Amino acid sequence: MNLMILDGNSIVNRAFYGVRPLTAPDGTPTNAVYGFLAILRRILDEVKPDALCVAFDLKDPTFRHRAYAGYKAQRKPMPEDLAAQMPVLKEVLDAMGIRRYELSGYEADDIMGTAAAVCEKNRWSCTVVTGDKDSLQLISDKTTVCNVRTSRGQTDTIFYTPQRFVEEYGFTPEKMVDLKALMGDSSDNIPGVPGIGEKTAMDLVQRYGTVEQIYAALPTLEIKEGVRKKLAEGEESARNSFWLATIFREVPFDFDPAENVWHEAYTPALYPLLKRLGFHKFIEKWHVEPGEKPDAPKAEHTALSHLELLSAAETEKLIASLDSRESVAFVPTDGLERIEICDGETVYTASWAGCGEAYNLLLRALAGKKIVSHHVKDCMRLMLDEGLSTDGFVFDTALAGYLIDATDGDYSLARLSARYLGYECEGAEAVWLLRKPMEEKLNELGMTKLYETAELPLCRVLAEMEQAGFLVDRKALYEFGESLNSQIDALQQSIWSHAGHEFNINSPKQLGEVLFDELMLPSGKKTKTGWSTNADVLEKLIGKHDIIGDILEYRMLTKLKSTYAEGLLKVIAPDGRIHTSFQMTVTATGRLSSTEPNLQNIPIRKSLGAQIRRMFVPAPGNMLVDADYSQIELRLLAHISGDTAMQEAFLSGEDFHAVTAAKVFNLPLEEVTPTLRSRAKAVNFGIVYGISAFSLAQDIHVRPYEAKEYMDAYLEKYHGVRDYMKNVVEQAKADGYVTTLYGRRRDLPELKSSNFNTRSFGERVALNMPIQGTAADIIKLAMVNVANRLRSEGLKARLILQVHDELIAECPEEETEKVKAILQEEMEGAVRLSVPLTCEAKAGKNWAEAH
DNA sequence: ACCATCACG
DNA sequence: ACGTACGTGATGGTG
Repeated sequence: MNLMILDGNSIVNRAFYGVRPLTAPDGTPTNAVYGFLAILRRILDEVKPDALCVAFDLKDPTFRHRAYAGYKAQRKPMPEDLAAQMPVLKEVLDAMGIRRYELSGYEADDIMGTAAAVCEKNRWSCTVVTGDKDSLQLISDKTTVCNVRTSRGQTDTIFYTPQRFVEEYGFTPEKMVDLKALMGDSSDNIPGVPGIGEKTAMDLVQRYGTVEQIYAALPTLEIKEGVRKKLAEGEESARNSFWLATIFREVPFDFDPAENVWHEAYTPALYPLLKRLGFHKFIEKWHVEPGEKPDAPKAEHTALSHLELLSAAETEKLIASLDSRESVAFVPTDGLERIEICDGETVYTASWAGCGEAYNLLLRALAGKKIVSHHVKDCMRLMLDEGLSTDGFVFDTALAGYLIDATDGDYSLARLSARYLGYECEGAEAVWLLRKPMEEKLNELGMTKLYETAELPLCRVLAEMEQAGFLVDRKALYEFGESLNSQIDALQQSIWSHAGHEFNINSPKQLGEVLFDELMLPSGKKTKTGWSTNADVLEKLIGKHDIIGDILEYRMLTKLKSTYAEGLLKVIAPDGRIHTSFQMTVTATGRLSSTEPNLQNIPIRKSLGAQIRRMFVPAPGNMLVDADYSQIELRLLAHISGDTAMQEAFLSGEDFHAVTAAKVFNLPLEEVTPTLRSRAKAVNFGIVYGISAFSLAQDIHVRPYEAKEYMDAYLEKYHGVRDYMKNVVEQAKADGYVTTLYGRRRDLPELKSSNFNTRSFGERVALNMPIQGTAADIIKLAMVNVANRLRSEGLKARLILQVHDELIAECPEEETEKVKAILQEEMEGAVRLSVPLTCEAKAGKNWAEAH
């Protein structure tokens, strides 16, 4: 029999910091409870225990406080948002029928230690689940400790058996107390030995064992004299710390594992409780049944009646009644095969099958209304295909959801309704009901203008771009792909003969084995699930073995063949054109993305790959016009940071990277070599991403200290950038989010994380998002303006592609000059910055030529 | 479904 | 001491 006991406080803490802010429909925070339940579910599935309980700390002082005044004296108070969730969590556990243990005077660790001891006596095995390392001392043959970590919503579990622990730490689990006695634990206010850190403490315990043993042999230990001195001076602290760190395993309470036997049978209280919290996912996944109580919220909103239109007469009646309606909610399914309409009173379902000829009339009548919908761009695409007007769309629930929280990723109506209405509903009804609360939220967050001037108008522009598509020279693309075959075959043979046998070169696993196990190539770097074989690693091995060059070339050619030649051929539509889909609700920064196929990553950097762009062509008699912003992100950095030196560099009209090199390397502009310029360029880009000296060094192949000198010199010369970097991170920490110039927003819960890496990531994002996001805002505005200009000037030209800082239009040859001018004017004129925002437009008979 | 890799800005 | 650049999507391999 197995008992699982959870450390309630530490798990809830992990959950709180690891799960992004989340609220119940009534607005109270729920992320910690949600995360706790997600972790519990995960562990239950892995362990499948017979019995289950949770231990909690109380606020009261414990026996440790009474004995040792400094203990947790300055313990940080629990954040308010977390404290508020503790009673809710306990309520949920009670409703699930899971026992809780909390005892005045003892910590959760002591309760768990005692429970584990009882289990061992009663021939039960025990799994202790916790978010911190304190309980590792409890590991034994019968007791496993499961360490839970969360980052970015992902939960990881490590199950420590004695063997696993020894592998990782190099000593047996009971010596965990000795380790902590030496190194201390700031979060628990265990002082340890002053001056001894984790590394030294690990080494001491590994080599000499317990605190007792270390002090018994102190004069003879083979350690640095400084360490010996620190140990001698800190002996009393070490002994006090040992006592504080020891889990007390004889807590006086009656614990019987058999009383905690648990099945997944819930009390009737659970359903309404999960409903109140908005945890629909758990209700579904855990098959929680409503019990006797009817579901109040569901009942409340059934005020809208539903009607399926099954005749032309009914349809015509609806069309007539629409006259008196100003706006309607509209949700198509299956293309335009079936639609749902909500006028605020009734939800209508209509289809070709049910309405007959009147269906067309209905669609036309709808097109004249103000329409609220979900994923408006996609609706417009359907309407354009039917030759219907797209002028009516006034609100998009998905787009609103995205602007409100760009990192959520789920903008389904089920999710949005749960979040903004407090219950789940679907279709046109959900869209109708969501409009008001979402409009209010957008307004509250200051994004109404961005929504109305950029995002919503862009829907039409993108729908037309998707519909237009990009013409491809199918024959040339096919031949290009075929032309790669012989070389790929030759490389495959060569690689196999170098290896001495055949293997799948496309398998990183097999390739890694060949290179690093069989051919014994040096410094097989980086491992996670095996050897790393990426281009960075391989490039360092060039010259060590002829196989390396072959592999790099093989990789390049097979990429071109599979992703670009074959991949693109598969998606050429009957009209000979490729119609990508632009995603408006995907990226965290406000950029678009492109799928099926992705036309935003067509090769250009290497000459062979760039050939692909020759196959993207205008229709006969037409031209391609390509315009791209020059260094828009760095110009935005200059503008947003207010750095005058950087602004002057752009105003001077000189080569910005060269000017930067001159500053960083303290040279006259004329003496900047191409190498220095490219290094400065790397620093420029690195700064925008919040790079470290280490990574810059990797990128430009210099030593880290040298990279650090470059960065220091850079921030010295551009000290406004240094101030900006500091301020933007501070502000983000205070606010919990960052914004672009136009108010687009990204929440940054990572900045609150106790995990160094997570927090550092948050800091880099805080630096980067305002810049990348503002650039995205600007090109979106430019696209709307370009499309308006092309239309108002009566041109046949149309936009066909956007690649983040680049717009591509196709136009009749005679419009070329006009279109070039319009693109340049509208792109440059989309915003006035403190530096010029320049844009270069070129025309050509294929994409490579126009760029 | 997830990882590793590589294509782009 | 940590672990090491922001944002994407498609592909092939693997379990």
